[in-house]
Amino acid sequence: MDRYEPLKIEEKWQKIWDEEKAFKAYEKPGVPKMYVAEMFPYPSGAGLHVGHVRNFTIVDVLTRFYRQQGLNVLRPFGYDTFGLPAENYAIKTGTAPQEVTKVNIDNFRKQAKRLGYAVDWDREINTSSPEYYKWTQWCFLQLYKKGLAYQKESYQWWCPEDQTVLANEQVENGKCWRCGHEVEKKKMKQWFFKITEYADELLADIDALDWPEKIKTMQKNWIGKSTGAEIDFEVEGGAPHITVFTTRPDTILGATFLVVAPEYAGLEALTNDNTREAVFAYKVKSIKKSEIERQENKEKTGVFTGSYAINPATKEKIPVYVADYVLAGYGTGAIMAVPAYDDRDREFAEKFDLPIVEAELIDRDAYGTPKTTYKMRDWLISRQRYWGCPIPIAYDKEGNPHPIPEDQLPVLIPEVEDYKPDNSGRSALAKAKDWLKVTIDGEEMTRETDTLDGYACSSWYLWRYTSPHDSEHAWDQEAIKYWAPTDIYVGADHAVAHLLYIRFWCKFFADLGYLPFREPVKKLIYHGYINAPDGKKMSKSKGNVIDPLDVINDGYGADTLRTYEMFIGPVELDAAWDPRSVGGVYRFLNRCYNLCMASDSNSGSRPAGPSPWAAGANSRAAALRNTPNPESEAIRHKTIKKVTEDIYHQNFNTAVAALMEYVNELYKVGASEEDLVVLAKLLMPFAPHLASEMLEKLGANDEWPKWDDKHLVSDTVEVVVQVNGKLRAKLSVNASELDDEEKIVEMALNDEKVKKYTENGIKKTIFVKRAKLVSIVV
RNA sequence: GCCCGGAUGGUGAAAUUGGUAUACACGUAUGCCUUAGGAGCAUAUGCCGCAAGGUGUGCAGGUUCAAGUCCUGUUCCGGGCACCA
Repeated sequence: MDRYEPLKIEEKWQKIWDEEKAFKAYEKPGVPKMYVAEMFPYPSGAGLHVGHVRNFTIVDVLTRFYRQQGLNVLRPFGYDTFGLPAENYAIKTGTAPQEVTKVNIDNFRKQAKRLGYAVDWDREINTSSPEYYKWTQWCFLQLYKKGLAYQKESYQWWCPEDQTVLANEQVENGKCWRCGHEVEKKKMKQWFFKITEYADELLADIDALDWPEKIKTMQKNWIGKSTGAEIDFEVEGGAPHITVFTTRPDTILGATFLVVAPEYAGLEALTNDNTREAVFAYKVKSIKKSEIERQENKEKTGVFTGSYAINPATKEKIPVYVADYVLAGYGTGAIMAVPAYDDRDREFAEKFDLPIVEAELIDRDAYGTPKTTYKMRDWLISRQRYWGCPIPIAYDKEGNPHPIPEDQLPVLIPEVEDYKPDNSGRSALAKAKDWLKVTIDGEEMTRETDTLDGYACSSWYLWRYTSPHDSEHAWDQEAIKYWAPTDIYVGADHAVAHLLYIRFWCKFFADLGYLPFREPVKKLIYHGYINAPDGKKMSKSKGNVIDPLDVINDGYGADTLRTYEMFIGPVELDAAWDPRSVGGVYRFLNRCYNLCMASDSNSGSRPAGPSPWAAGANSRAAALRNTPNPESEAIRHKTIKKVTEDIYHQNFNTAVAALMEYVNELYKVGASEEDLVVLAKLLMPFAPHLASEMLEKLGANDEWPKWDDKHLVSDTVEVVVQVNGKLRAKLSVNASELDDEEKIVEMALNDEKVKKYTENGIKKTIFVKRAKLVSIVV
């Protein structure tokens, strides 16, 4: 008889699945569909890590589970390939990012196939391929046409060392993530998507989503809706009035001064000859102030502008200050300070010796107009990077932007010698002199050299998967109607950014009539990270990285790796890798294999000698083939129910535990062929290669088994007896007697162990049929 | 500071509406077998105790016949946001 040799079995089945295109998805009108996807990976040079495996395996368990249930399942795979690592590598080595990307994708695909994923490999997408980014550019143009892609001059993080703009997430503790140089703010003209246009709907629709509460809360906080009012304050001396935003217009009688942000547009008009120099110096200093200083030192600073405003409620003259605790990007960039009601204003007032008035509250609408504001800002999408999707815009001689006509898409990324940004503040695209020139409507123009934030590329890929090779449309209307929205989306990152952007684009394209739904993802599974055995984050520098391919090649195989990662703990929690538990899962699969193969009556040469099991279970299992096994029937049905319900609820760890329990039981009572078929079917989502091998041996299909409730109840049941809440006895009772409360209570009271505690009389007895429990109070 | 989570054996963790706390796995111990393997199989394993029994889900209270689960307070840990007026 053969030993369990996972590497051999897995190679065999992977070849079969590949050749048969076993998981190719077609639209089947009338057949219920299921669309599951992971957040597609960035294919790094390091290959798959154990976190990818957890991510992909969750999707695979769901894919196979729903397939086995007869649903038409779409499970695609793709690569998010634009971004800095490939560009950095290009800058360092001179290798084109296109080449690096291709090598990394090939490696990722090869590795993913070694895990046996049930992917429709004909639907692969790659965001940096021209066939794909042509349509990213098309999406940009739709937003542009509707006025939702626009240019604005604003202050951005700038790294003076690398001469480039940085995104917020690329600034770590006030320093450039690449060179570690302190970043500063620089005013630049940049492209934005007007996500704020959808702020209200993005907020309102959160509640109905079947997403983890944690993510929903984070999105709500990110959008940060506040309702209040805008109030105009006239300024003495002819400067334009100042409009403030406040959530507490009822406190206006206590407003004893105004504060504007250093970047406030009308700041200069508020100054006079005496204050201008100090105000300007303060402004420059504030804008330069590093993020570190802002975080560490919240000491209030500010300067008097020289102007006074009139409080419209009190008619009093109040001073106008400039201070960096007021943020330019929120509200109007100006506030009315009410030190009696606001801690920050009080702190400022105390420092600058300004009056603090405990005034009474008034009607909220008395002096202002109701106004809603959001913390969420528009989405800055310009990147001065080479390795990104070119923004399909060109400028005329006056510098006015013009969209590239759709029939001229894609705007291809030009080939250059050096990918590094230069001192011009423009991306390396600017070095492609010929590429820069473009003629639109007979007019010579110059192309935009900024590229799009990578998040734009991933904002619509879930729809591209439904018709990945459509050369006429971003997505096909029939395909999108059948497959989308995504039923289950699985990831471990991007709680606000990506998961908010796809919602924004979904609503936008729904408004244009391109999507028949307004939320892209019905259910979100947000799983935890896998840490190193020492509980710390895995990292190359710490040398504690577990390579999933090593685990496979060590002989454990993909099935063990997959099953272990599902067994490691609750899906939403972080977990620490435990090499010894991997061995435990391997033992479990090995027991499954042996149980199945040992039951074959042709195999008389099982390796074990006269051990209690080998002699007993081997022959017993063989003898029980094709005969109902009343001993295993109850546990079989119980296991089907447990595994089915656990997978529905994403309790993968307890589903695996239930299978282990089942196998342990079969080792005790022997396994019928039916038991083994059910075991193989239930094992399929977790360990598909082994399960396929078992089913082949057993001559069965992989249709998901059903349980029958009538097999879940046994003839005799155990009733527990508590005295004063403490467990004192267990009664074995005929199941039919459970309805006879009187008899069961009598049995409980007559139990020898119980009698010891009831000598002094009984206050009352409680029988709970559902819990099979008698509670006696003495 | 604010908003979310979480705390159960030596370890990772289970536990429908409140109803036998610790399933499953690791580790450990003992034994069996041996084609000698870091394999397989069996039994035991919360803590104290020889036992009867007692005790036990971060801590302190409360509700209840009954609390890991509900309520009040508190400590610690993790995550998110952070001068958003």
